[in-house]
Amino acid sequence: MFGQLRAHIEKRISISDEEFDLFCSMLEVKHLRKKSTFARAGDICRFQAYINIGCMKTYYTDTKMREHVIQIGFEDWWAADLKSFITNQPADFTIEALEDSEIFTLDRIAHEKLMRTLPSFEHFFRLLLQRGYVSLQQRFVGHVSRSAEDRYLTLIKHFPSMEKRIPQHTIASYLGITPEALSRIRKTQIERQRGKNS
Amino acid sequence: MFGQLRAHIEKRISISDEEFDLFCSMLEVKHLRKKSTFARAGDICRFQAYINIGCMKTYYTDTKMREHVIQIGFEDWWAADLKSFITNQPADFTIEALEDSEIFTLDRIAHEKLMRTLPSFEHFFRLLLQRGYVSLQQRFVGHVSRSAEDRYLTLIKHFPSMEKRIPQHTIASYLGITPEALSRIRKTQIERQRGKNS
DNA sequence: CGTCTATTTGAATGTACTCAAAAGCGGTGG
DNA sequence: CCACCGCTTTTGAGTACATTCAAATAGACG
Repeated sequence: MFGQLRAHIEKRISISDEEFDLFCSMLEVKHLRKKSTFARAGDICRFQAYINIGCMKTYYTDTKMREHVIQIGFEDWWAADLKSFITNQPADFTIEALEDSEIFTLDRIAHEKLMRTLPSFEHFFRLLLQRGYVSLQQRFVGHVSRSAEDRYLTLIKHFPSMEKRIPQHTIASYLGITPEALSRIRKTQIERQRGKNS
Repeated sequence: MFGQLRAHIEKRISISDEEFDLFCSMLEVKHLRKKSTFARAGDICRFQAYINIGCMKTYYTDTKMREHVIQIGFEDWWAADLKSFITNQPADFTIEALEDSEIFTLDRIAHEKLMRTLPSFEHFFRLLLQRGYVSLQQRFVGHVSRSAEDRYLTLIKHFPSMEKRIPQHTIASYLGITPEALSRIRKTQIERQRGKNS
């Protein structure tokens, strides 16, 4: 059950069976149906979730009721509205399952206790945050310095599973463009493919 | 000398004089002239810098040699190319002083030693990263969900010192637009002001 | 099979961009 | 102290990319 999670953690820190068991005892296993939400904008996000099976999108709904996908997470990723989780304020984001999913959740109290009692887990979460920060920064840089087409190509190259598992309009939103725009980008891509092969 | 830094740290954790002194002994004090760089794209970013006096911009230069300002940091902020700092790979960003500045730098070895020897500093840096991640995420959300004008107004409301201390074309780059576009936004703003007051 | 949603296509629009030039500003040296 | 130079900001004109709105087509699911 927790094998994937254990490997995930041991990629970064060394832990004993006892430590891992203690950590697992703090988790709750939850099953989410496709389209059901794990956290909702406006509510307080009480949990951090490790995605064991499935995938989830984190999105922001703006004042004009447009959805902006901030993150798409697959197996072995974490998902949460971090600001809400750490400050106990209403969340900005909604986190929704894109497939039937299994997640392990850790609530704020347990998270804080973990930080206090197991230093190696504080280390682990710091490393996790570092990686998250760096990826987010690179995503941001991509947005301001590269074209939508470029970002699309990089995305599907880096995460081929995106195209198979994620609806196109969700990918469009993740790229920061409209579904129509993505459809047109793909069309010109396919035309270019044809051009090369003929 | 380290008063501001101590207050900065004690906002998040409690430390003894001895711990703080040990931390300070790991720092190097550096003075940077306006326009000189603290880290350069292509080089390895060996230091994390606490800005004690002055301000610095972190920017990315894309393939078309356009500059994209990723961050602007004032007193009491940190600056680094985190990816380069933690992985020892060439940096993507250049960090340049926008004013004569005084910074305290911490190199990777010292940082790692600090994490190993003083758990409260690992805690501190985790909290710092959390805050950084949340701000970056909010900045990102702003970019994909709000107009350039909106972002500009929020920025100067939130950081009034920007307008006084930072050249307009740098602010434009930070906002993700061209200097011309920002100039036009400001023009319509001023016209709106006039409209209200007459 | 029919309904609902996702994707594609078309046409008109808009926002910010590029390129070019003028105006403004600040610092330096005569 | 003023004239000049370089850099920043403003303004103008034309353009490009993605948007919006609308409609048609395709696909998925019960």
